[in-house]
Amino acid sequence: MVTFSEENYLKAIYHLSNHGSDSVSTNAIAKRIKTKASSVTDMIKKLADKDLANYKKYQGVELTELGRKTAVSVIRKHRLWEVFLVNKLGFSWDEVHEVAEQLEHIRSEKLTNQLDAFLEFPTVDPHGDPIPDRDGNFKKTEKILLSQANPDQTYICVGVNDSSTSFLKYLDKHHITLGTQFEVIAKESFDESMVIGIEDHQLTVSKEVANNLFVKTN
Amino acid sequence: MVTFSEENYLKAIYHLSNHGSDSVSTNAIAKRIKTKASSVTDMIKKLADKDLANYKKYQGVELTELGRKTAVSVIRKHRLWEVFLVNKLGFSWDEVHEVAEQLEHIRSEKLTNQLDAFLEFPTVDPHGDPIPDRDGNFKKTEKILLSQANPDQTYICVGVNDSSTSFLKYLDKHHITLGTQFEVIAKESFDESMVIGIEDHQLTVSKEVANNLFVKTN
DNA sequence: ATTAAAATTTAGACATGCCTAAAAATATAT
DNA sequence: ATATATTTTTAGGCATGTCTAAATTTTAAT
Repeated sequence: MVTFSEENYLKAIYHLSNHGSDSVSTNAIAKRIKTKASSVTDMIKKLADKDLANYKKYQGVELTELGRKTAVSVIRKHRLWEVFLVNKLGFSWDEVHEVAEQLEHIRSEKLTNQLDAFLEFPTVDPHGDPIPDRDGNFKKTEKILLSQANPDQTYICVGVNDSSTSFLKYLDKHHITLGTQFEVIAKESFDESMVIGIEDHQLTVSKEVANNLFVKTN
Repeated sequence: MVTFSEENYLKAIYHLSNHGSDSVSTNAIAKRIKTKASSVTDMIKKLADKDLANYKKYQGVELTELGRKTAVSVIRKHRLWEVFLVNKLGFSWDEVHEVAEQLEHIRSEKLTNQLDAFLEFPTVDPHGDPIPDRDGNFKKTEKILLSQANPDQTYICVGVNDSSTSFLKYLDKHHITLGTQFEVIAKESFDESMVIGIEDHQLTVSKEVANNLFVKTN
């Protein structure tokens, strides 16, 4: 039996370790989970006891295959619920995260798989992140950061990096949402701001914005 | 902040106290929650500290208005999720309870109310129990036990008393489900069994069954 | 009205998951 | 290479929610 808290740690380690392959530091986890390093050490030991992670003192943690699978399952649930909230219940982009954080811990294989079917097997969530299928297989995203995009090309917005409420509100204000098309017009090398053309108007975005918005080529 | 565990106790007390009006004994709660009496005593004190219940040593507990409201809110969520699971995800009658026990604790007013709207404001759950609206108001059920029903009258099945898996499976086997219409043909006073007519055939049900099936007059 | 039985509460323990403060190990700088 | 800073771990404590065993109160019986 994996507890809610353990699931949260597994998820954090997964995200910090580049899909579960690399080793992750105690401090990195503490920062992400907003907890203290000593608490992380405690939990890491429990994960190791349950064969969810490999741990050598002072050397960081690595997920085991079991830990990776468990993390992916939680991520699958999180993203499916996000799709449900947005597509079926009319939640907006910036409201889903907190609720999905709760729903991702509901334990029922049948629930997860029926929900998946009900949503018609979505492959990406409302932030553009891929949803693992029931076997844990991801479709790799070809998304890049807007800051990496080339001038004179057309892109589609597929997600955000930082999903803080303030950033999502910024996007809403400028009518940028999942699926919005735009063209990169120019990149200012001085401050790394970018000019993009959306529909009939132009918009200048700062490097902070460009580093937080994922796009894919059309 | 009310914890999951506290919510479970509030729900139990609510059900045992005839909608929150009467006082409930420690043992009754322990039996329902499948925990020990000493644990119940501990929890009751916490509920009293939070003004969710009134408690006098050795005299049982009573919900406060706040406690009653909180319990009703949990029950509302439980029953809405049951409707969702059956109507949208194709769960059967006997599979929903365990999952709904988890989902009822998800904290989001918006989620609950949007789900309610998505389900088109259902007034009863798949077991025939009424669903409180967002203000906590119930529509009183006029359901009675089959054992109380009169011969030569037509009834509709609206719920079950005992929702154990074995009983629900029995009903499935005999094609009795929510909304099934039938006529009471006879009641045998010797063993209190009843003969009912469903569609084109007759079925004899024992007193145990008749005491577990809720019906309403057509 | 006593006594026996049942219900309830208290006392003390344990697991989980978090914390602070101090110690130990590792990394960095000169 | 040695001192300093940073990271990580340990030690000990706290809240939640559970338990067992013992003490207390209430209820039922004679």
